[in-house]
Amino acid sequence: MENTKKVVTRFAPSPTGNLHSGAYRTAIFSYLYARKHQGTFVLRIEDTDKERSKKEYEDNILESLKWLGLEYDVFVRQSENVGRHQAILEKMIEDGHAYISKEEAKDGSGVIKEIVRFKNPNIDVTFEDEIKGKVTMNTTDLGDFVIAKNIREPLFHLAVVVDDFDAGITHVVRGEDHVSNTPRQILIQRAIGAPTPVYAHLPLVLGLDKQKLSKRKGALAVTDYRDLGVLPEALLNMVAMVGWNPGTEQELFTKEELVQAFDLTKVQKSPAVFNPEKLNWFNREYIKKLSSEDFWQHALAFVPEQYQQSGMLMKLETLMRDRIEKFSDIQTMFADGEFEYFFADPIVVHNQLVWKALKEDENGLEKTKNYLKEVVSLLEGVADDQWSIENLKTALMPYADQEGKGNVLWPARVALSGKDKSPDPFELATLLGKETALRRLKAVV
RNA sequence: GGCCCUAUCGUCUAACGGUUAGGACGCCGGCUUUUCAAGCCGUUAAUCGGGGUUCGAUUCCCCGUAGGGUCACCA
Repeated sequence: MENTKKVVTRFAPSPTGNLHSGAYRTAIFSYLYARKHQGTFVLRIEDTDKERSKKEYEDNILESLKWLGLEYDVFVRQSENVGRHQAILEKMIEDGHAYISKEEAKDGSGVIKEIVRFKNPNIDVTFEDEIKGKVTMNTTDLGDFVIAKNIREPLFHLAVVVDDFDAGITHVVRGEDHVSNTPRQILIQRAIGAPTPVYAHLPLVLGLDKQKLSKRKGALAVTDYRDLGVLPEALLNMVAMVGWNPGTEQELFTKEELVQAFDLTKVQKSPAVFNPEKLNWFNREYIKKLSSEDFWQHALAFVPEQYQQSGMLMKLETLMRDRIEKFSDIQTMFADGEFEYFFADPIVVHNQLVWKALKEDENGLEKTKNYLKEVVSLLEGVADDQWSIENLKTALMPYADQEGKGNVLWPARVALSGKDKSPDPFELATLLGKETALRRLKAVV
């Protein structure tokens, strides 16, 4: 009976900040589990804290889930259920499971309020956790904990239990920080006749400093990664592998493959450090797979406006693909002048032209000039329609081998780029075109 | 401090009690017909400590130690 029940999971963030830290990992695991079992994935915005909840954060959560590809089947705001909460509260009071307590407000204002407390039976509560195994806690020191600010304003524990009950949640996947909340929620379930769902408490995600990720520590929101030019499939893949692994050596997973492979019981029990380097690696892997069209769709936003229409830009695709780990790197590279020489002739410093082996030679500059002259004449011999990397190599390499590759190739490359570091001269000359390449070479000579 | 959880390379991790403790990222080195990037190959690197149980513990038990979570009229 229990086994045949349809799986319903939920992700229940409070809209008090952007979706970040380990929170989206919880969303991912909840989602994967639901999909894996052909179940339902519920998104519930827990907005009962009116002071801290903000619409913009709710928007950010929605945006983030959409970007990651975590589509939900049911959407609900907790605030819509206050009627239900109140009804349950009244029933609990009637049944003696809760009572109204007149107490002075904790804010020191001296106001007497009618808060609702749960009548704690003070017993041991044991629950089975999919990840942690059996957990037992004594609830005595919890006292008669507060479950509502007043009959109309339910608090977290009451709201969660009632909403999970009403939504038919079968599996509660949430962060480890909720483990100690579980016994009191089970107590409430028993009081209102709700079944206890299966729990799966995920170990925390830590930063490089081994501390819990937090906004203050610079933990990035999902939308921050998006804005940095990280691909959603890369983030999804990366985060899914933090604290979980399929037990095989496969690392690259599509969302569908993750759904197939996912298994709560293989989730790690100990906290895991989120390693940004590994995310970069994932992102590079996914950038490699992008079609040319998709590549530019992501890349263009990071190209300075004056170059966006340039015919040269499109030729730089492979170069960029090999050199970036996230798309915003393109912006940085332009800012650092790493692509400038593709769009304008560089200023070449003569000393820079001399290969290191000739630096000590007093005739080094003169020799280099002669090498370049020969390069020019060899390249002029390559027909316009034969101007390709392969043909340029064929034309130049015998001479370079004869005179010393560095002696010839280094100055040729510097003449074309004006840089100590750049792609090789064959690739450069090909990208620049015969006319531009020869113009630059001659200018230097 | 009480309660709860955890402990394998720097990081993410694999290993039905028997493996030269495996893989990945990073680092480092080499090769890729000049530099850089990419690519390929390779090296370095771990079972927290102490007791048990066992013919044999990374694996099971206990104690320490360390780390984390939580103890709201937040969620």
